[in-house]
Amino acid sequence: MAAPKETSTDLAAPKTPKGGETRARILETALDLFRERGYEETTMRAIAEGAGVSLGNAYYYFKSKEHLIQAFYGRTHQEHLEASAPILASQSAFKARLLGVMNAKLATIEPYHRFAGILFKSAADPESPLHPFSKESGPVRDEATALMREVVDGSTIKLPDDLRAELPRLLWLYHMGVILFWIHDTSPKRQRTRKLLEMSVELIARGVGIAGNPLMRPVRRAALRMLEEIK
Amino acid sequence: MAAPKETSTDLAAPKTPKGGETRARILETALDLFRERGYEETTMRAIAEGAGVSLGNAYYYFKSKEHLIQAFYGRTHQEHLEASAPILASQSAFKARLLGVMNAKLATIEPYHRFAGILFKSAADPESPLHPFSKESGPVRDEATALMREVVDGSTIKLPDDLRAELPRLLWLYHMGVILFWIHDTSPKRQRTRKLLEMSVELIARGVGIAGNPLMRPVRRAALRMLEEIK
DNA sequence: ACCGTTATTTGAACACGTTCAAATTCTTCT
DNA sequence: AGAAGAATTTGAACGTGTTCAAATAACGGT
Repeated sequence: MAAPKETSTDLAAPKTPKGGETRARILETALDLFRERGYEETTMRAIAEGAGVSLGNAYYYFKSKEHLIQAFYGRTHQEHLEASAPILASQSAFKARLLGVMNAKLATIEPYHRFAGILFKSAADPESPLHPFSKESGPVRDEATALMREVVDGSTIKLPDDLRAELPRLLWLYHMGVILFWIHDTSPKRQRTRKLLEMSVELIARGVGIAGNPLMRPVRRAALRMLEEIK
Repeated sequence: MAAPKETSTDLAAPKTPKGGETRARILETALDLFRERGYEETTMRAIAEGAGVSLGNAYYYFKSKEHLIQAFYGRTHQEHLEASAPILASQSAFKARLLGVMNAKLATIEPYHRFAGILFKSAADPESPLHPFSKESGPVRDEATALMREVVDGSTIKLPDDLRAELPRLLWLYHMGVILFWIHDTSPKRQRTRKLLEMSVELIARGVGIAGNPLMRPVRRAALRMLEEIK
């Protein structure tokens, strides 16, 4: 397993072994507290104290409280990649691959359900470094899209080339939508999200099949042209 | 035109004429400042000062800074309703009605583009009173969905009943998506959003047509069943 | 081993959102 | 008109995220 290199999005990279340790300690403490108490309830002072550093020191490594979330983002993505690997290695059907990868995602983030809301809180704030389309989120977003490309291209599904090229981005969007739903899902064991996943993956598979039909070509072209427009 | 009754979502309803004036003054000042400087840059103290009241007084009428947004939400929705009326009265084609209503929406919120980001910032925070699925947003959401139902039912489009029943909710979701895009759109005159609107409305019309095809019945049923599941 | 430079760490300060008990004003009833 | 009660308004206080100048520690070259 490759060293779980932190994403490049965190601003103050430590330039000394000791600095690295301090930084890791802060992040670890923060994620623990977030998991236990939630985001709003966790104060920067508590994080600093828990990590055994001064308040200002925490800000030396993380530009803001939000940037701690960014780090969390990168970390769970890494875990998701690792959890997805066996599925992608063993499954060849598109539906199974997509379902497996999505389930892996939910399993990865489940421990953080209480505080995950905040992760997307800034999704629509163009000023925030956090929103999924921001430059700072770029690397993680690209990797996540690449994962979806792997889901598609590693499968046995037959697809017109234009759709094949664009589908990963669409699946990434879909995956964001599912997470949005998951955040609001308080049913036991996230049953509702599981149900949604099951049904939506089935629908996507069917929809993709239909979209591949030659009769659909004009519509498909129009849709893809629109996606091109807004990229 | 009915009195532009404020939505019921703001907690401290004034019980005296004078109270009503104060409340209105605060809201007016807040929206002005939001428009001029943006949300984060506007402080509650500045709002209070601008409205000529004390800081605590502002909190007597608005439970929090976020609740001022809720009020904004209700207000622009009212304006949108009014701007939509002539379109709904004059157009009968589904496409024209949808496009008209969506354009009206964008025109209504355009002055607030700078600060609208914040409006959706809490879209994914289940704790926030602001997110579109919250109880406090319920009334506005229902009214907006009703508007979409009016778009559909007042048009000449032919639709299977099951789809007709669900389509308004889908269009509401679509409308949220467009706004999300609009928030991030910094192109001159929001050209990119306009382009997206044009193309997406066209696609929706086509898609709805296709979905109505008898051959699509099984897929449509599956899709609607899923929507039922997650309602 | 020393010194300049760079990296890290500190603690105090600031501005902001929010709360609340107390003061004031308004309304209503007699 | 006056008193009791309700609605409104105030201002000070608290806790939070964030900033920053200054102090300390680590490093690299000589």
